[in-house]
Amino acid sequence: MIDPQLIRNDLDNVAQQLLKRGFKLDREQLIALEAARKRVQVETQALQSERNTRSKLIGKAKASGEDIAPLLAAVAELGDKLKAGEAQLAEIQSELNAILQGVPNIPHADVPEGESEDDNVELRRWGKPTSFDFEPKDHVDLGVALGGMDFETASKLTGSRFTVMSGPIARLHRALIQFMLDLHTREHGYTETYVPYMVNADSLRGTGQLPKFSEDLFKLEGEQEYYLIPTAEVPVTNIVRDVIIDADDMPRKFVCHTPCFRSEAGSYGKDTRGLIRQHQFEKVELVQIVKPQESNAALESLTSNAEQVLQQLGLPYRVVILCGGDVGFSAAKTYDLEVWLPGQQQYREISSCSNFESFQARRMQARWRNPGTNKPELVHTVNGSGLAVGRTLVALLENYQDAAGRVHIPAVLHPYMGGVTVIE
RNA sequence: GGAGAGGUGGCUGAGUGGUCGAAAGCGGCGGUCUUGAAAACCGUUGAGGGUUUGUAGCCCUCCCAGGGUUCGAAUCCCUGCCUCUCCGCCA
Repeated sequence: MIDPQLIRNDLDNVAQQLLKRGFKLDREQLIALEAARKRVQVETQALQSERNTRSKLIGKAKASGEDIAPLLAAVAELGDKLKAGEAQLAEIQSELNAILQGVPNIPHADVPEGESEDDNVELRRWGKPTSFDFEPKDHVDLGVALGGMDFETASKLTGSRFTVMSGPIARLHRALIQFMLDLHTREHGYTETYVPYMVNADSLRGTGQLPKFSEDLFKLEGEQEYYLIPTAEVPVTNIVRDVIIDADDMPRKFVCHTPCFRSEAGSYGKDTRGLIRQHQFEKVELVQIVKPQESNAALESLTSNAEQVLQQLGLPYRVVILCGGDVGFSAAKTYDLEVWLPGQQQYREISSCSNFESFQARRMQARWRNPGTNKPELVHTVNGSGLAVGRTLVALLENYQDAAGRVHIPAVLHPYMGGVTVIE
């Protein structure tokens, strides 16, 4: 959520900045609602104050044995007025809140103009697109031929957009997870974390998936209103929901491997082949909870932590900054890491690293105690994939294939592969 | 799944209809003392929101959450959630 004070005091400027991402703020509606809120809130609080003072007088009178009947008569009609005022205020505030919950974050000044992913700006490249002296296969042909990937059986078990993996490819998939966790905990100072894979609606509201994007989520049947997590970002970031963190405990850096579940509603024709877009995939997620003045630097370091995975695996990639039209609802600024996929002859997203500034923190009431003011203030949250495991597997298979259809395992993964260096 | 107990400020814990945002202790912060520290002593110490030029003042809300009773609720009633103990079951 953006700061409601900005809506009150700087509405035109906020509306202007949101246009960068193609979001039109209904200013007339907000001005009217805000005026009503102020009027009703001031009135209602005055009534509450009056009730309080009168009730105290009644208490005192009763204690000293006076007749309280006239005092009671004087407050008689106060109750109804007060109830009406409170109800009206609650209604206005929930209406206002519903609107604010649906307003996206204000884009950071660095975010380039643009409407779609075509307008994202490439910042740098690492490595060169892998060249072959034969026609490279895509990961589906490789995986199926190697006997390690079975999409038909998965669709029998469940449906489309799932996979069954087996043998050395399943092991490689697991090896990637171990490698990433080890790298981020040993080299980058993150704390390994294990979390629930189902969360409640409060958590999803906290990170911004609800109320607007429920169609992207899998909701569980049953008495509890639980959802499967679409990313570890949700449970991990919500660790600090309703917490005031000591300044000494900042920054907090979490690394967490989880499966992720996404309904992929609205992407029916997209990436129907292979592992790229599944309803269930594994991800190693990096989350940092930082002081506001440190979030920009944190985004840079977190991004480079994710880049390290690609570099150590020897996978060519580029970094783009998302334009206003493509940056996600909750993010102020996002870098995407895109890995080179020979099977598609293009760069594809493998990690998305974002600074949410105080947007999620405000929804979560996640704060730290600023020693300067000694007051609780909102933290900033930063997160990114380090990396999406399924897509990393795709990239490895496609970039490390040879003419015979074998896949050579990069050296950093050898310790995790139990002696296997080639999958054939 | 069955039976019981309970959820109060950073922590322990008192409070069963009014003067309670809440005793007391611990912890934290500031000070006195001290060469310095400890001890002792004194003071201070929750969060959210409104109004406002205001980190001033005034006001509102919050004692798990949501409803209700009442002039007045931490305290009474209902519902939900969570925790603990015992029994059963179980990876």
